[in-house]
Amino acid sequence: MEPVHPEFVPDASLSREEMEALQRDIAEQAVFTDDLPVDPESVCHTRDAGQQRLDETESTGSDEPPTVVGVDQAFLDDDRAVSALVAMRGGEVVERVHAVAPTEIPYIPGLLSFREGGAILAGFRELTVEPDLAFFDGSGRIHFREAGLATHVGVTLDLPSVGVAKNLLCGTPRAPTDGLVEGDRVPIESNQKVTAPDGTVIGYAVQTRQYDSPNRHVNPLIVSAGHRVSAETAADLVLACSAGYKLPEPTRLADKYADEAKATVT
DNA sequence: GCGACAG
DNA sequence: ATCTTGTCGC
Repeated sequence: MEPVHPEFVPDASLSREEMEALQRDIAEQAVFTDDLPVDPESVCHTRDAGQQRLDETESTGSDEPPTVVGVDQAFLDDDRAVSALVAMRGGEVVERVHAVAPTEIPYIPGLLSFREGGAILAGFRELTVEPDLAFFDGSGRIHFREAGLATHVGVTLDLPSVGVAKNLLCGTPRAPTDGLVEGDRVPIESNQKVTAPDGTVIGYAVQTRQYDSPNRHVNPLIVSAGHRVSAETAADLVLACSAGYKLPEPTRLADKYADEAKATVT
């Protein structure tokens, strides 16, 4: 698929000020409320043949499960990134594509999409299936200007998106995020470093997996809305797509595929 | 000057 | 993100 908003395609040649200005424009276009064709309850559930046939018989139109894409990146060297996309439908992988693109700028907190966005959009250009939702590795609305990687790419493609990060970029957890039980979530509120009004819930710390004994423990994922999804639904979707691992399946498989693709490319 | 930060 | 074997604990 191609960008719906070419003017938002990340341009690494912009000055830092211009990049930040673009992020403010993107945040204005971003929709942080639900506007997606995906039901959190049945997103990643595999349906048996009997159920599939029953559904097709009872409805007039096509009601196949939504297509969810997991996106992740790996690096070949300091100036080339590999983006890996794994598309899933009804709990099964339906397509895997990858693309290589130059990383024109170094990693700068808050400007990640300008470093990795090019490779990601190149990956989407290779994608054949029509995605209904995408999970990105990084933040969405949990960002200084409410335009993290997931929001930037989501708005550019006008694709419902969710940001799944392993660490908190900014914002303040409303309560301690340790010692959570699987399924738990703690709101992340905006503070003075975020453009949103103080106290706005910009995301959630989501415990997708946890050990039961007091020794080892798993840190929660930091989930935020990318585009056309609310913070609550973003958390629901991540939990719904998690299957015994810390990362939701689409992301976990994209992670693995990124390494495979990296080993393949020269 | 202090603080501080996705991948 | 990346460099990387063994190893601690379920």
